[in-house]
Amino acid sequence: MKTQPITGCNFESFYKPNSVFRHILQNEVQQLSGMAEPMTFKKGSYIYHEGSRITGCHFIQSGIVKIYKTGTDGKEQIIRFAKPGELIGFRSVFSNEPACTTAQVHDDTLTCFIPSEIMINLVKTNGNFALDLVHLTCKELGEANEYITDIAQKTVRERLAEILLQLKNNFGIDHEQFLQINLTREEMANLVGTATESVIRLLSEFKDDQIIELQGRKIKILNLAQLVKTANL
Amino acid sequence: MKTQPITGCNFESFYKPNSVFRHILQNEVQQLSGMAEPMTFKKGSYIYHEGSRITGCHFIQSGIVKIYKTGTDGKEQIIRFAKPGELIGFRSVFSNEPACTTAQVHDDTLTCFIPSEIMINLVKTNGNFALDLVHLTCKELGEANEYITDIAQKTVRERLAEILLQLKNNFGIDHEQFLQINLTREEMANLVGTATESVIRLLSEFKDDQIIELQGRKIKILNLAQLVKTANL
DNA sequence: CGTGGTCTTGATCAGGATCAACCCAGGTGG
DNA sequence: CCACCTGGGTTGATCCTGATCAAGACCACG
Repeated sequence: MKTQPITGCNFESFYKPNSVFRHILQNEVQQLSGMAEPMTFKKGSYIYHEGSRITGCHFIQSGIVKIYKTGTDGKEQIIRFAKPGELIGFRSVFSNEPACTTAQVHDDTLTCFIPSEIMINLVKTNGNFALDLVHLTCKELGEANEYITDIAQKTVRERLAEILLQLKNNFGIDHEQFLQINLTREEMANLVGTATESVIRLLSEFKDDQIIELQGRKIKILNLAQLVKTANL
Repeated sequence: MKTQPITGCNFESFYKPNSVFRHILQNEVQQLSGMAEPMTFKKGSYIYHEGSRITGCHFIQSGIVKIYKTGTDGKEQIIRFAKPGELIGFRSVFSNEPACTTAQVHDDTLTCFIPSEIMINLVKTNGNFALDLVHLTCKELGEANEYITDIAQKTVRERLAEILLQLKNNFGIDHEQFLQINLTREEMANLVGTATESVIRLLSEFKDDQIIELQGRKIKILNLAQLVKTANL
């Protein structure tokens, strides 16, 4: 006789204020608890690969996941870093296409895996959930359009400043005021859409201008106003 | 006593194979016909402006609409050209934010205007429609991510070639093989994300290389294979 | 210790942006 | 009817941002 797994998914996180799943009903959770399953991933491992068919979404419980595309020359373009409470992989599930991005674990991650059929069924039968999901995709679409404009029109300097602000907003700062997320210079470059050397040079310029402080990969924002001005929003 | 407008929206177009509205039910059309209204727009006029609140979506019946964002320095970044059968404005309706783009009429346009409440209600009550809408937004999201990668990593030459291919696929060619849509050089530049002069120079290079033929604004693709190669997909 | 990954700095190069003229066609109004 | 204007389109010259190449420095770790 098969025993229950000791821990299933933690459904409490589904009901947090900004969660896409906040309007899920009790009976739907029942259904979910039978089909959804917790999965753990080590830093550096892959949750899914660009071009592969995927069978469901992952709702991130803890950790950070890097979502990126690989350009024709093999260079990675980071689309975003996803954090707990965010849903990844849904784009491919609903557009019914192979994954258009790769999801790689940046910090050890725990997800709740939800099979495609469940997701699709939820959209069909729970209007409020459908609305929340449309809301989410539309918001991401707006951000993507914003980024297209930025990358097409702004200088690398402006974009780097903007990214630093975003990282602060999305991942917060620790007790010493350092950004919680730390990226390699190369990752910063792949997020900004520039060369590693350019990021290094600009970061040290920012440091010289007393806008930021650097301690290895850790970054502290010293002069927020100046950084905002540099970002030219 | 108020008379019926002579022509309401043409709902036949709602049921075409790739329409988001293809799963709308009979009774919902009844409801729609009371609330949706046909609107005509002249070339150059605006359907909505970036930053303004909008009260519904437009389902394009005929014409072409330019969707663009304005960068901090006032330069327009064209996101896409929308054609008959496409829905515009839904992003703002569902994300519940002001419009993040401007929609300007490129060729005289007829739309069917659908108020936000109707759209939201449809998502809530018609699961298949909700699914189609999510499908649509996810597809656009994938395209946006694709474009971010392109613009960050490819040369202007490659992007211009790619845009020409897209324009051919999306708007087709006329009996003389010219692209159906014709844009000013500046619009091409704002679509590719480069300067007008660069577009002009590259187009004449393409012409010298026998890849395309130019007749004013009209463009004919002579060597598709070479253009695909140039796009480096 | 050696070795591989990351970070840094300097030198050089090139893709494109910008600036400046000029052409051309199609209005418009005196 | 013509002078003028305006909005594209084109071409050439120049400049500059940022990519690329090359060489070390600085770890962290087996």
